[in-house]
Amino acid sequence: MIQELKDNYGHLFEEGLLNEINQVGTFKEIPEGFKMMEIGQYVRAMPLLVSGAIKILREDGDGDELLLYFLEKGDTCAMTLTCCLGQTKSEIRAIAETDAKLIMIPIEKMEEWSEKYKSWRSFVFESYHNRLNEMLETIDSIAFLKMDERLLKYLLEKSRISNDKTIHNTHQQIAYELHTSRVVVSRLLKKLETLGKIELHRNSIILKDI
Amino acid sequence: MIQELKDNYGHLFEEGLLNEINQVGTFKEIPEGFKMMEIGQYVRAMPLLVSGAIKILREDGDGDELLLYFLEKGDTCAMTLTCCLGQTKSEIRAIAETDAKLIMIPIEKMEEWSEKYKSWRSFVFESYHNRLNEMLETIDSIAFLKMDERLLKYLLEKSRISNDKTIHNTHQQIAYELHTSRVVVSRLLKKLETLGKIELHRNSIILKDI
DNA sequence: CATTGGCAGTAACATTGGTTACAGATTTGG
DNA sequence: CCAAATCTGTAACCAATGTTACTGCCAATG
Repeated sequence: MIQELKDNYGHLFEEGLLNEINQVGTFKEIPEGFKMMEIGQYVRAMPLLVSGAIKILREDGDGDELLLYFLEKGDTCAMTLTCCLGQTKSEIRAIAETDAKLIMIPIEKMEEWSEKYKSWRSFVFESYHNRLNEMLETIDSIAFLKMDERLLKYLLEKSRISNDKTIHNTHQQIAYELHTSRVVVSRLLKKLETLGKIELHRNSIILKDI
Repeated sequence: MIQELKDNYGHLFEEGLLNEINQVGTFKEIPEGFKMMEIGQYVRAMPLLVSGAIKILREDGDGDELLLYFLEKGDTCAMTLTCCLGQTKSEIRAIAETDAKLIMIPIEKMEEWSEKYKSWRSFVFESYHNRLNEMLETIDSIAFLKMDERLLKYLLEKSRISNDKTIHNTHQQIAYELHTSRVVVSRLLKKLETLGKIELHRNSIILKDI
């Protein structure tokens, strides 16, 4: 494990902390689609993402979903942080967007390291900061953008995350994550294709000219 | 100052920390409508709210506003926290919703107290936690509710914050904060009045039967 | 290779919310 | 007290999005 830890967090954490993480952290590999966290569930450990991407989703009472943001390498789940500390239930769902590797930290260490290591405090604060900004981004999108702009933004983000010009998704899946209907997504995608921005295939969309 | 500090934070912070706050914090009273923070501005101090309410607003490039949430007594501004630590610009606007009193903490103390006082760490983490949850609430409203439900929720929140069944606002102001148009607000308010939920007057709305 | 199920395209329609325009009421300021 | 500004109500219309329904296409499977 020490190698992936060094590669991703070596520049962030001091030596002592890296050693502690190495000792108490457990390495974990999860496959694409794996549900890491469900709404209402309690959290027992804090994940440090070393590779891959995790999507964070919100759901209302009627089962309507909405994609909030993605976590990437070097990120941790701020929601989990607060859940750990407050012993509250998760407000969100987390699903592996790609295959991913992580290091799980037992929650008892959270408080201990916060006192002991400045770099840990900085990391935690920084994580919160990033997550709040991601949430603002999300709010901007929902509140200020039209569905076609949101869709395009979504496709670009998806492509960036997976480092692939081709997005492997059905229209229905996209509709869930944007909280709209399949028909609307099909309609707007067709318009984007007409504009030459994308190419549509069964189960996949290729980004062009962007 | 010591009295308002004790009343609001006495149960949260240990004695030593309270003393330090008392020494380095400066007391401040601000009137309703006072703009405490503008988008793009740098942050020099961290506010602890001891009375009143602050509204936090987001704006897009075209000047369209959106109310994110309110801060109340005992709260602090998590956005400010991250700005202090990261030395980044504010992403939001903060305006006093009512007359308010606060204690301003110089940002240098942030890191120092985070190391020294467990209760300070807890407070900061808790603040982040609360703010993330407020943001989730906001996202839920925008994403999952129709405008009439959002409007009603807004009125209730507004009433709760000011502890007053009467909301002193024009339809135009409400429209700004919900990011819609005056005509739409008037239309929906009229519907709510017909349903017997509110009573409309010039410059004010009275909540009934809720 | 025939059947089944999932996926995408499209039309027709309904609903929500945004826009424009104007009128009447009330307040404010000179 | 009069003129101007502000606030609200309302109608008519438009644009964006959501819904229903049906079609053909493709892929997997026995």
